[in-house]
Amino acid sequence: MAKKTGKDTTEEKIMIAARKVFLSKGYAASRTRDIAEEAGINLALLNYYFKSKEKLFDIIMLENLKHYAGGIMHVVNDEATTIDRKIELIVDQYITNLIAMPDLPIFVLSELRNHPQKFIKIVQGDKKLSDSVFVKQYLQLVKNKKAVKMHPMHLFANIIGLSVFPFVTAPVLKGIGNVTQEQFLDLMAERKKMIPKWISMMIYNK
Amino acid sequence: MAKKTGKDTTEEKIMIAARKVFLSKGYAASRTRDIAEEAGINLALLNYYFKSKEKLFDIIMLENLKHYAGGIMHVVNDEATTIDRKIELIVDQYITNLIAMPDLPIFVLSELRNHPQKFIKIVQGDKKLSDSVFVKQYLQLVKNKKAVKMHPMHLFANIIGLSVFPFVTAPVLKGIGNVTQEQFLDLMAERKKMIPKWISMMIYNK
DNA sequence: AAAATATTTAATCAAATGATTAAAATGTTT
DNA sequence: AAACATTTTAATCATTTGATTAAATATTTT
Repeated sequence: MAKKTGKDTTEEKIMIAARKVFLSKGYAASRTRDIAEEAGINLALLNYYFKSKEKLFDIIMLENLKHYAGGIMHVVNDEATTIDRKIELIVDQYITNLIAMPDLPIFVLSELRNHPQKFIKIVQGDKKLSDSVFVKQYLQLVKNKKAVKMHPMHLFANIIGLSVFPFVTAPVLKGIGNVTQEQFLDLMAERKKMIPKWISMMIYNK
Repeated sequence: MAKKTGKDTTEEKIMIAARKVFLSKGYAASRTRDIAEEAGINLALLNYYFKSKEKLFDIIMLENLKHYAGGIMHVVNDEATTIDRKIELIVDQYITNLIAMPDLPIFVLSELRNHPQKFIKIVQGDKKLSDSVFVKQYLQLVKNKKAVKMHPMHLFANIIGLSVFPFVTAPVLKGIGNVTQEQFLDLMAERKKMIPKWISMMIYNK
């Protein structure tokens, strides 16, 4: 008889259910019973495997934070790629990920509000963006009069914001903009090419 | 003896407390007891005046939605102002409001996820953006070869996103960007002038 | 001032919720 | 298969939480 591994495990069934429930409702509105039911397991097993709702949540949150922030850090700090290419890669990766997980940003951002202390360590674990290769490259361009001078935070806010914001506000955009889900996804795919051009205009002023 | 009016009223004390508590924690994480304590009143008074937590929440949410979306609709549909001026006005109004109420967007957006049905009527009450004066003016520019052609949703997403997103993600930006609260506010004020220029570049391709 | 009405309080309810326990079932090792 | 360990279940706890009630207090009306 085959040994249970991977997704057959009770533990993994709980994780999958927890991802779904926490992601869609947030910590406070999620009930351990919701997760147990979604996983098709007895409620007590949740505590048996994960001790508490909070511990389970922390695991899921850490996973998601890595997923949300981790993917781009190596791009940001790669010495070999130009700043223009970095922007293309970051935007592409964000939008591709978000099409697959559209409710990730609201989840992360709203939990970040509710438990800021929980994220400080994790966020601070990453190298500060202010001394990343990306910023170094940008400041070099400014020095050489190739780029418009602005605080690098504007750059990050714009790159991430233009990529992420439409997903955060998707229901509104669809509602007031007369856009179907399918059209929405097409528009998001379009943005993969448009955003780098827009950012280029901002940086190079042309 | 002076009659109680305005902010002296128990009802208004509860409203003020509810705004604060709901805004900072969201519906699910807010306890009616938190609100009562914050207001300095007996818990039963909350139900005496507002019947239920949900009814109180609906009032606060409606208030905030109007505050968040209502302010710009008359600008968007004003025939007399140019599209460039509209953009300046919208960005200025958003950022000014958000500096005063920085946690409004996360609140609205995360509750929008949790109770989408509650917003549909309110949002649909507004005229669709797709047949606003703003869009009409933009399409006219495109027709006259003055503006780059794109789906108007990109325009809205960009204007609102560039204005709002930094506030939604402020803790992250401050954390990873080495920016103090004071610097953050200065940068946001800067954006009032920068965003309209960036949007102009996108529209006019220069 | 007395009566009527409105507001406030303390106590309590019922349901929901996170967690635990003891026993049963299942799986593994010897 | 017996002994041991792991996993699962049903029942139950203890708190928390939204809400209600009846009595007390304050305010307004007559």
